[in-house]
Amino acid sequence: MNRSPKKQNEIEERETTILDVAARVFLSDGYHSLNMENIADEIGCSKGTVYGHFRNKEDILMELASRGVEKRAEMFSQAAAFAGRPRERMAVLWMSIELYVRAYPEYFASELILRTETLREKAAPERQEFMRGCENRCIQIVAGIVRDGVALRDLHLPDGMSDEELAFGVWSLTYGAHGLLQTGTPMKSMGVKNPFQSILYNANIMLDGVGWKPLSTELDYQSIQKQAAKTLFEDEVKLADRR
Amino acid sequence: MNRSPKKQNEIEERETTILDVAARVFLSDGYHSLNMENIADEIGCSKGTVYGHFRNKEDILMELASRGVEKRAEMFSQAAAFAGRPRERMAVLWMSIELYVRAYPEYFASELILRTETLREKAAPERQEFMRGCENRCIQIVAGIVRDGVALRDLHLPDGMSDEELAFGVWSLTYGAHGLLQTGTPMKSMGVKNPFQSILYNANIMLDGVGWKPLSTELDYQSIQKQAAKTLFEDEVKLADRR
DNA sequence: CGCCATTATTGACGTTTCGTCATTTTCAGC
DNA sequence: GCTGAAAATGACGAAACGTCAATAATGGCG
Repeated sequence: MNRSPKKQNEIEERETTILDVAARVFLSDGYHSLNMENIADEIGCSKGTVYGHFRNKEDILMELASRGVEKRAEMFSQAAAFAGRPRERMAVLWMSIELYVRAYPEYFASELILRTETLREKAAPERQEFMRGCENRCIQIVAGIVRDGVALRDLHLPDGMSDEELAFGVWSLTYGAHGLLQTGTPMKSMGVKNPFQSILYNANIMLDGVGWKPLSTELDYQSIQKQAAKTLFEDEVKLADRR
Repeated sequence: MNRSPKKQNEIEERETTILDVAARVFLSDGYHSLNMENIADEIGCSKGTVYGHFRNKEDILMELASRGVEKRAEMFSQAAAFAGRPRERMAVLWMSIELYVRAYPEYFASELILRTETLREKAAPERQEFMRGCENRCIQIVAGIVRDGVALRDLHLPDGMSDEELAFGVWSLTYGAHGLLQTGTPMKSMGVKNPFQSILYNANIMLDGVGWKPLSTELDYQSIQKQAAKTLFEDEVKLADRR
């Protein structure tokens, strides 16, 4: 006996429902409020059925995080394909991170909590593997833009520094900043009035630091970013504004 | 009847013991293996006694994190007091972060997991408050160095950017990088062969980006850092090497 | 249709951890 | 030794975990 397409579909749909419910609960009530039994109750099936889809809550979070990183990889690709010089493409990519974090906070929160390795390793190995792949893809896209910039002689890397290493720095800056923001750290009281703005400024500073032309003094990256947001990431802009 | 000094002492000692045990368990076996009952067993007292000291495991982690941030604030102070120009002091401060992360991984791991707000808020409010204070102190020290640099005209902040905003960027870069490293993300396979080195390079790039003199091309910050490590942070260097 | 074989679903169960609190123990001071 | 305050204990109920034998649903087939 085979699984009918109808049944197949039902199962896939349920998986989506589980993830939706989990995302909502996790975002609003946090890690400890997220549990398999509640999810089951809420979608009207039994605990065992939920366990049929995911081995535990970390596994659910890993799936959410994976979808997030996948989505981000997609946004990165679009940003990297922006018509313009490498540094402009990098600027657009930065902006895409902000949009990602604001449009999909449940994904980003999942990513963040899974930074803790002992939580991460509870998820199914395949899911861990998949996640790593997506993360890799993201950093490779960033490194690719750096490579293009170097090839066009728009920037020179310091001696002994690779494309990936600069990409690592760029990534650390934005990731760290958004991570710090995510938590209740009261940036504003610390003198950072507009954190998102601040991140973009700092990112520009960083690229000016390797002399990546056109420098931030020579080109208005902010308006390029605004423009690109509208054309490339209409959906995310809407989502981000709604949150 | 009053508490005798002897008893007082015993209680304080036990608090330390609890933290030691918790730090060890958390670092080696992770969040879920850390629980009040095991701690009690291991130090030979009852669960209730442990609960007398901390309201739950997040509270213990918060205390560990606080001690960490306190320690870091102390290291930052020393770095900031280094005899040299502001940018040299900043370079020393950076190195101190690396030493901190490597010498006290249990503290840093506690900090990281408490980035998740719903975990953080389970700790006692006083502890949360204390932690915030320490974090604030750290960023203020960084901002102070920026301020000195500006005052000496070693750098000019871009229009509309405050000391704290640059400090936020600097902090994000290093924090994000160390956070990414902490997890199993295989940086090496991504082309980042020496991550710690890489962080320092990127940090230099960032300060070059605001034209902070002397530029990294004009002064060998790495040897200043090495030198300072030996004189200012002897203990941490030893600890870091042992890990 | 009715039966079978297979797959999906269920929820009771044993286990673990949580956090509380009534009870017992300890001990300084008299 | 007695006493009363402070400290320590561990039994307890609640909650979540993850499993698995039993039950239900379903598609294929005569």
